[in-house]
Amino acid sequence: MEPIRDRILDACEALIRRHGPAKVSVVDVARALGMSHANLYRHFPSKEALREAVVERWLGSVSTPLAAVAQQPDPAPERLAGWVRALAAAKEAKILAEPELFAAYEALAEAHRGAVERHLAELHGQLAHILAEGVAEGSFAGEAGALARAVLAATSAFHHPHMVRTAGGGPDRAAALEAVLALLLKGLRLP
Amino acid sequence: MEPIRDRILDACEALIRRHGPAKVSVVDVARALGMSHANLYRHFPSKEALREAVVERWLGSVSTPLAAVAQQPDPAPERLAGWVRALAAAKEAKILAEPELFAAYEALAEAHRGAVERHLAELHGQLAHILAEGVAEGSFAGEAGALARAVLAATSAFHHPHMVRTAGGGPDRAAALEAVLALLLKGLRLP
DNA sequence: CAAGTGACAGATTTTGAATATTGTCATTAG
DNA sequence: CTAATGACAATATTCAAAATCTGTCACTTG
Repeated sequence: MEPIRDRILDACEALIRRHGPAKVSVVDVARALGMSHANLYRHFPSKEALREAVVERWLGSVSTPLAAVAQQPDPAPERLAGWVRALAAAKEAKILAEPELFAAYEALAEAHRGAVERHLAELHGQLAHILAEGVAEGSFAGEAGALARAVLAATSAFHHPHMVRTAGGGPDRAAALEAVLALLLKGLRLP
Repeated sequence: MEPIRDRILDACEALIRRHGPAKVSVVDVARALGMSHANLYRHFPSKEALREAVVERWLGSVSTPLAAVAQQPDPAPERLAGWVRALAAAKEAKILAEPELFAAYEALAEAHRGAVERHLAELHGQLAHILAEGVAEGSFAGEAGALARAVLAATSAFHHPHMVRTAGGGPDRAAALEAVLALLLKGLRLP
């Protein structure tokens, strides 16, 4: 039997999937689990905390698979390109497949920056790891942490939730990402 | 006497400034001008068309001054950096001056993708002009149009309304723009 | 005592009838 | 013929009353 906390998150996520984030009340989640809503407050201090936990788990499903990409044995330049492509593809797929959950994430991101900041810090860490190895092996020039921030900023059009959602997919978009990646990879090489 | 079309736009913009875009009706605009609302429909086919015209004029106040920067006699690399800095500074200045008006325009712009597309096309044209001269004088390598799209995408964190508004200014932000610009300028040089 | 509950107060959301708005048109005024 | 208008139908928005929701607590249950 799954821990109660995870079963609550599962039920909440399923309801958000089906009815959209605005229509899901704590009472609904409790009813789906056959318990009183008061009991839910034994496991989460508030509705906001519950929703944030759902979002955090969902963000983890983006950043966790990326960690494997960041550890691959390729040379740093190819690894960096692969990592950015994987990040952009993951966000795009999530948004197209689960617009309701994504709306919940965006709404929470406005109110509570916490989950998002942790997610961004995780992404920055992975990217800095690739860049540090690139600097060590002589492919890149600069300070890995600063370069990671610059690469994240320069590719935000392809992974920032709001940008991905309003842009909508398409082949032009993939081509644009390749063009930006080509510029960045040339810019990262030693002078 | 200003043309009637401009006086209507002025009145509409003033009301949006004072009350926000959601609270401005066609009747309000007509009353501010001392005419019947029916007469407004002689000059604009719909309320949406009127609001789009307001947005378009506002976007023009960003892109028109930039045209001068794009024509300066500097070498292409410095001109490109100056142009991007000017674009980012213009957006940031507008948000600092009147954050709630900026939010109003962002909401309107989301609803009127057409006006935004034209604005982006104008910016793309200016940037492609700089890049084409850079290619001609041997500073840059590639096709100007494609490079312009890549540079716009890679700097969108610093000029896209939503990114500028949610990020909030600060010295870190200026440093981040410089880091991205440095990467891009190195990437644009001949291989 | 660990897990859970019903009842409750205060805040929020829904609902539907009253009001306002959009867009059209026949008509007026010059 | 042009600029403008009042009256109007259809749609959208407000607002207050009713319903629902969030979060707490004293209390049961095993």
